[in-house]
Amino acid sequence: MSTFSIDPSSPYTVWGQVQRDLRRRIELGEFATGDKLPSEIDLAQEYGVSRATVRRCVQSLIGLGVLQAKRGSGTYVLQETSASRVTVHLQRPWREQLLAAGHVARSRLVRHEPTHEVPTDLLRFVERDRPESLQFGLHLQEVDGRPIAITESWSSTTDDALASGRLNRVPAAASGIIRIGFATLDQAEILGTVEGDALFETITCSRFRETGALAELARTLWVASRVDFGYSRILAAGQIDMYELLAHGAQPTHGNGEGR
Amino acid sequence: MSTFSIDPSSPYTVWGQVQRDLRRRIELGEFATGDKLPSEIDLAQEYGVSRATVRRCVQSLIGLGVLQAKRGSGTYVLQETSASRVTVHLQRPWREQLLAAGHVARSRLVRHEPTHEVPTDLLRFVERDRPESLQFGLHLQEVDGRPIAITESWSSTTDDALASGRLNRVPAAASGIIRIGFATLDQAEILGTVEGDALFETITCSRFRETGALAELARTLWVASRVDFGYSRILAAGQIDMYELLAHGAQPTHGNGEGR
DNA sequence: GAGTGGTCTAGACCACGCA
DNA sequence: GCGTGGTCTAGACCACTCA
Repeated sequence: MSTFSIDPSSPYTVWGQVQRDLRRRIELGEFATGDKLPSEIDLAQEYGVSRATVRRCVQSLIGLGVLQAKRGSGTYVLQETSASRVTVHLQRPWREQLLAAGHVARSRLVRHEPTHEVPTDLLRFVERDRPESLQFGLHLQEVDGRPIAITESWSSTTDDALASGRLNRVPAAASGIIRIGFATLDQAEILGTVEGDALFETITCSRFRETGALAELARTLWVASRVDFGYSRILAAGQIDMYELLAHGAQPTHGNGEGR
Repeated sequence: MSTFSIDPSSPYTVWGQVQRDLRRRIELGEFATGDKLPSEIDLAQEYGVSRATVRRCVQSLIGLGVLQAKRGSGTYVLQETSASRVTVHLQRPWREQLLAAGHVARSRLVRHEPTHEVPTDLLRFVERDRPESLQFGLHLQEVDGRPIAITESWSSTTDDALASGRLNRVPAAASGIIRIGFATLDQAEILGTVEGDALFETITCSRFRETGALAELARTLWVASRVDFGYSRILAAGQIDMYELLAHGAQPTHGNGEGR
């Protein structure tokens, strides 16, 4: 039992105080990895706050990958091991990295259409050649049996690489963008998360070096609580210092230091 | 007045339906950029839902950078112009890019301490040399007068670059990581956002190439609704295809296509 | 001082899991 | 069938902005 109590006169919000205390209890081992947390109603009673307040704090810890909710069952403390969070280097084919690091990385074709228009909001990324119609594929990406991302791709290749799921060939030049997104209901169901959960959205446009023609346009939505991205900065002309943490196999854990 | 009404039997959540309709109305010009939205109470009455539901949807649009809330005043539609969202290429010094793109990019020193321990949760990033004590600096990064990020840095340099705010020298090798975070109360106040708002957390570790010694360890927290990151993938040995959208000056807008 | 967004409460119903 | 998380409601109080 914790001696912690909410200070309503604190400049911190109530849910922030509860979150901080919950993290502390998890870090101190009161709730070990894999353990089931008390129910939201019990936590609300324990802290003397409403369930909505407990919920807000639990949701933020889920977003950080500390907790995992299972509807109808309970909320569980996630393992801090490799399974809970993977690191993907942006500048290399991501599946190769994970396989090399000992993960089981699968790409499962969910839908495939031989021709498909590029959605209008992605057209700005392929301004040079206004593709008419490309092969469309929708892939679910799983790491160690856990859904981690959805990829929509529009590909100009005529081979069967797309249909067979071998998406990780390196075509040529590739450039991309990362932004934030939030899961729709459909996306949440596929990814095993909840509507409104934070997602990383990466949009990658790759071209064949010889012709400059579009090879593939892909949009991938990553569950933000399950992935970190690594990158390297250019040093001198053409020199890259590969992300060393990957080589060391270090797995970053959660938290900003501030406890949030 | 919209003829839209909530369908409670829809598989979509109520707040998802409201959000979709609000986006539609904004895109159709009913609420132009800079316009003030009806108050949350009015929207709740109009849609026939509770204020909490309206709020959840408005918050998600704020998170995507579509809306901006001003306490005591109202909620406003953000311009889709350069001011609302900036693109930062991860592999280059970010301020130089923004200045080159015509932005006003300032780095303001908020706090500075001549010696400061590296926080324990960052030690894993500098495993090679276990730094004793480094110069600490806390910077607020502003673009076009708008706060966009906070940088905490631990620097081994003895010059006064840190104190003078010139943090964007390129030291040597640099590698980094991106993950998701959520604003604490303090961070939210500095950044002009709200507690729990989504942040990108980038941790960058740079070293001097000659010695491999630590040059600087920095953690930057970016307001996710105000920034996109660009990156390029390695092609052949040492070759980089610079992110073309930056050169074109294209400014990506919001949305995942799915309308969320 | 009226109106606004930010936070919190108390209660309700549902779909799902699991024994 | 009970307990759980997921969603939504109705109402309250506060700090803040602005006329």
